[in-house]
Amino acid sequence: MEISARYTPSEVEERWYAHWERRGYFRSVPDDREPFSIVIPPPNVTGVLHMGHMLNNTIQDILIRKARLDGKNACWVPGTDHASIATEAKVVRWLREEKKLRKADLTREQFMEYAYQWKEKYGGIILGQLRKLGASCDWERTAFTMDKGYYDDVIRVFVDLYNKGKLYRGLRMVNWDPEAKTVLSNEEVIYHEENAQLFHIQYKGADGGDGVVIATQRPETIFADVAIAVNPKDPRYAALVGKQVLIPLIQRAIPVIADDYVDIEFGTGALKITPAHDPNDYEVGQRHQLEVIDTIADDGKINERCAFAPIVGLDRFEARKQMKGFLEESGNLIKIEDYRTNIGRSERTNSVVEPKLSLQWFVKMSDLGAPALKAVLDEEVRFYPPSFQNLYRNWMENLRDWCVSRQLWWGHRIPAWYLKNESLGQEIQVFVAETAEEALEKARVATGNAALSLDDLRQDEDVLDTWASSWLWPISVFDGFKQPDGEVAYYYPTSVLVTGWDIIFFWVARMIMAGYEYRGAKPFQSVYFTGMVRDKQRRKMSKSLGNSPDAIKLLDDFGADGVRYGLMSSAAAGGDILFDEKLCENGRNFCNKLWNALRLVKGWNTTEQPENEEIARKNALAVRWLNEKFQQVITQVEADFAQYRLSEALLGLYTFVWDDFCSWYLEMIKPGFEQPIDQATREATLDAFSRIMVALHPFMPFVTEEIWHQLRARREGDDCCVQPYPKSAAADNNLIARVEAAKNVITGIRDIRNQNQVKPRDPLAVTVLDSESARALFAQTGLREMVMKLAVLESLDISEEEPANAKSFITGTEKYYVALNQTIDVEAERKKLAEELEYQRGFIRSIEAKLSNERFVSGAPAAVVDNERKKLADGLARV
RNA sequence: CGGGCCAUAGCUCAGUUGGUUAGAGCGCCACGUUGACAUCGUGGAGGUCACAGGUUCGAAUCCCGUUGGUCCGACCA
Repeated sequence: MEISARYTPSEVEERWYAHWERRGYFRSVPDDREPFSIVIPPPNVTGVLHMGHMLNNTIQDILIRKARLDGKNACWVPGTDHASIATEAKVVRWLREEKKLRKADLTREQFMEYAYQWKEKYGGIILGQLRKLGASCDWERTAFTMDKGYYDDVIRVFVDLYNKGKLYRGLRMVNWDPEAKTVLSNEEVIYHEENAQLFHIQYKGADGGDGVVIATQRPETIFADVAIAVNPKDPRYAALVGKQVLIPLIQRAIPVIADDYVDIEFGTGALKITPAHDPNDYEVGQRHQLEVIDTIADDGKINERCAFAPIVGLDRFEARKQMKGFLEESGNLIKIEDYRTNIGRSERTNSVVEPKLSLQWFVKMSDLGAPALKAVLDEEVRFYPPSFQNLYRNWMENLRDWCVSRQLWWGHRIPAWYLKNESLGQEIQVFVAETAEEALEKARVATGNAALSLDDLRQDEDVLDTWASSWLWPISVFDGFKQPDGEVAYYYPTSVLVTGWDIIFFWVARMIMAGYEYRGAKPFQSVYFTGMVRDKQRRKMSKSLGNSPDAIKLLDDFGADGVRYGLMSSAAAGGDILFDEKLCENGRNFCNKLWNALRLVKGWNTTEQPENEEIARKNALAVRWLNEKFQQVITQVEADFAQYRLSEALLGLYTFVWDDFCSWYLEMIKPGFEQPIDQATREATLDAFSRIMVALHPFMPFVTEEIWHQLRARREGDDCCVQPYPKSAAADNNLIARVEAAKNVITGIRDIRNQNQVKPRDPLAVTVLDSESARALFAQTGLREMVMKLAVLESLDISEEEPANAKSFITGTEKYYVALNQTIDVEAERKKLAEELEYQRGFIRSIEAKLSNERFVSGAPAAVVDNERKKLADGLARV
C-alpha cells in the first residue's frame, strides 16, 4: 500500500476524536480505581479559543491522558463561566449596534432575555474548539456557572456567609464613572501622567491665628473637608494639633489632627481630609472617626450638600475653575503650582474617575484567608513552579475584604431584600435569604407585622462578582453542596489545577478559601501555573493588539499535534511563551518524522531468518539497546511528570524518537535497498514503535493513535489512548554505555570521511589499536557488526600495529585508524593531535588538581574521578 | 515608593539537593542526497553563565551588594 510521504492531520483528527467519543473513553463515573480529576478553568461562555486556552488545555489534556494510560479513573470536567462584566459588555454592544437599543431603555427582564439569546447563539463555541485540540473532557459533565443548580449554590453560599457573619454590607470607596454612572473595577481604570495644578490654600485659625496652608489639586472639594492632618513628627505644626481652623469662604471650623499617613516632605506638609472624595482621606477619616460629607453627585456635579452656594450645580471641573477666582478674592489662595500627576480615567468613557463612597457587599477575608494561606505555605497545596508561593503569600498577607457586588444585570442577583417602612420612621432593613418568600418571613418576624407582603420588599439590584461564583467551581461541578457525600467525595480534592498565574488571586486563592470553608479540605492537590503567551516582542497576546494568531487557523495549518508540540516545547511551568509559528512547524515536522518512520517499517518485506549470523547478532544487539534506552527514557519521563516538567518529558521523548529510534536504531537494523528484514527484528520493531506511540500519546494524541493502528491490525477497542503506559524499569547501563562508545566510533569515522571527501558509500578499512579496553568493547556481541554497518566499513580489525597512510582519532581510551587512499598531510595531522593532546592534558590537570586536595575525602565521587583519571592518563599515553 | 520574579550561545530557553573543561531547539557555516523523511542527513563554529564580593576543597547553582529587565501593588495631597 502506498502511504503519502507526509502526515495529513485533517484526514485523521476528526475521525479519531469521533471514535474516542463514541467509545466513551472520556466518560468518568466513580468506581474502585484511583481517581484523577481536573476541573477546567471555565472560559467565558461567549469566548473563542485563543493561544492561552490552547496552552492551558493542552497541558490539562496531557495530564488527563497520562493518568488514563496509567490506569486511573481520569475525569476532566469542562464548562464555561458566565463572565458577568465581559459578557454584559458584549451584549450591550450587540444591542446598541444590531438592535439599536440602549441598556437604559430596557427593563432588567428584557435585558436578560436578550442576554440569554446571545448566550444561546455564541455560548459554548469554545467547547467545540477544544475538541479540535484533542481535549479529552467528559462532555456529559459540561457545566455553566449560571446553570440552575450552580446558581442555587452561589445564592446558598451568599446566605450562609451572611448568616455566619462572614459577609456584610458596607460603605466603601469605589471608582465611579460619572459619565456612565457606574462603578468600575480597578482593572477598568487607566492611569496616565497628566498636567495638573496644585493650589496652596490658607485655612485661618479659628482663634484668629494664621492657621495652616495646605496644597490640593481639587479646591472644589474643600467644602467636604472635615479636618486638616499633619504628621505627628512635624515640628512646624506640633502646636496646631488639636486646634481648629476655618474652611475658606464658609468659615466652618475643622480640627487639625495628627496622622502618620501625612508625608512631611510633600506640599506644605499639611493635608486636607476629605473622606467622601479620596480613598486615603477616607481611611484617615475612619481612623479618627470623622464625618463624611459628600458634595459630588452621581453625574459629577456639585450637589446641594456643598455649603458654598455659588458652585452648587456646576460640573466638578467648572467648579474648580471658578474656585480659583473665589479664593483669590477672599485672599486664601497663596499660590498655584504646575504639577505632573497620575490621573485615573475610565477605560470606557475616558472621563476622570471620581472616588466615591457607596454601599457594597463584602466578604470578610480575615477568617477565610488564614487556612488558605497556611495550606500553600505548608505545601498542602503544592504550587508548580514553587516560586509562586511568594507571590501568593505577599497577597494573602495583605488581604482586603472582597467586594462582591457589581452594578450589572448579567449574573447571580444578590439575594438581599430591603424593607423601607417610612411610616414607622425606620431605617432601611435588609433581609438575606435564598428566596423572596423566606426574606418576607424574616421581615414579618423582625417587624412583627404579619401584613407585610412581597410588594413591600425590594430585591437588591446588583449581581455578584463573577469570581464569587467561580470560586465554588471544584465543589459545585460535582454537586458537592446538595450532595456532599455523593461523587464529590470521590473526585474531590481534584488532582491538579492548571491555570495562568495572572488569576492566582482572583480565582486560585478564593477556590482554596471556599474549599476549606465548605468541604474542610483543599480543592486540588497541586496547581500548575502556566505562563502568558506572548509574541516575539514580548507583548501579551491580545485581541486589541491584533498580535494573536488565529487559533483555529493554526490547528488547520499545523495539525492539533503540531500546535500542541509547539506550545509545549517551550512551556516550562510558569514561564512565558514567546510564541512563534516556527515552534508549531517543528511539531509538524516531528509528526512527519514519525510518519516516515512508519513508512519505512511498513515497506519492509520479511524473511524467516536473518541473512547471516552477523546480521542476526547486530539486530539482536540493536533491539536490546533500543529497549534499554527506552527504559531509561521512560524513567526520566515519569520523573518529569511527577514534577510537572512536561516540556522536559516531551523533549526527552522527542530526542529519543528522532535520535535514538530514527537516526540510530532504524539505521542499525535497516536492511539493504529492497532487501527483506528478518521476522523477529521486524516484530520487535513494531512492538517498540507501538510502545513509543503510547509513551507519546498524551502529548500528541492524534498522530500516535493513527500510527498505532497503522502499525498492526488491532481489535475493536484496542486503541492507543487506552493502553497501559509503558512501565519504567532499571535500564542496563553497561549495555547502553557500550553502544554509546560504538556510536562515538561511528561518528569519528564519519567525521574523517566528511573531512576528506570520502563518499558515504565507499567502504573504509578501520583498525583499532589493541588494548584491554578495545577488546572489552568489542567483546560485546554484535557491536563490531553494528559499527561496520553504520560506518560503512569493509574491515574492522584490532591490531598492535599502526597502519600506514591512515588518519586517526581517539574516543574513550581507544585509538582508531581510518585507512585512506590519499596522501596524508602529516603536519596537519600532527597539529590536530597536538590540540587533542592539549585538551586531554587540560582535562587531566583539572582532575589532578581536584585529587591533590586532601579534603576530597567526600566519598564516592573521588573514586569515580580517580577512575576517570586513569582512563584519561591511558588515552594521553596513546596520543 | 514597596514587593515578587528574572539575567546562561546570535534568538528562545534547560541546567532538579553545589561535583562534566556548561546543554537543547532554532538560526548560522561546510559537506552531502535515486535508498522512510530537504519537513532530510553528516559534521562544525559559537558562552568570562550581567557585574563586584563572600562561603566552600569545589559556585551557573548558596549568601550579600551593584546594575539592567519585567510584573504586581500603593500611587500620594
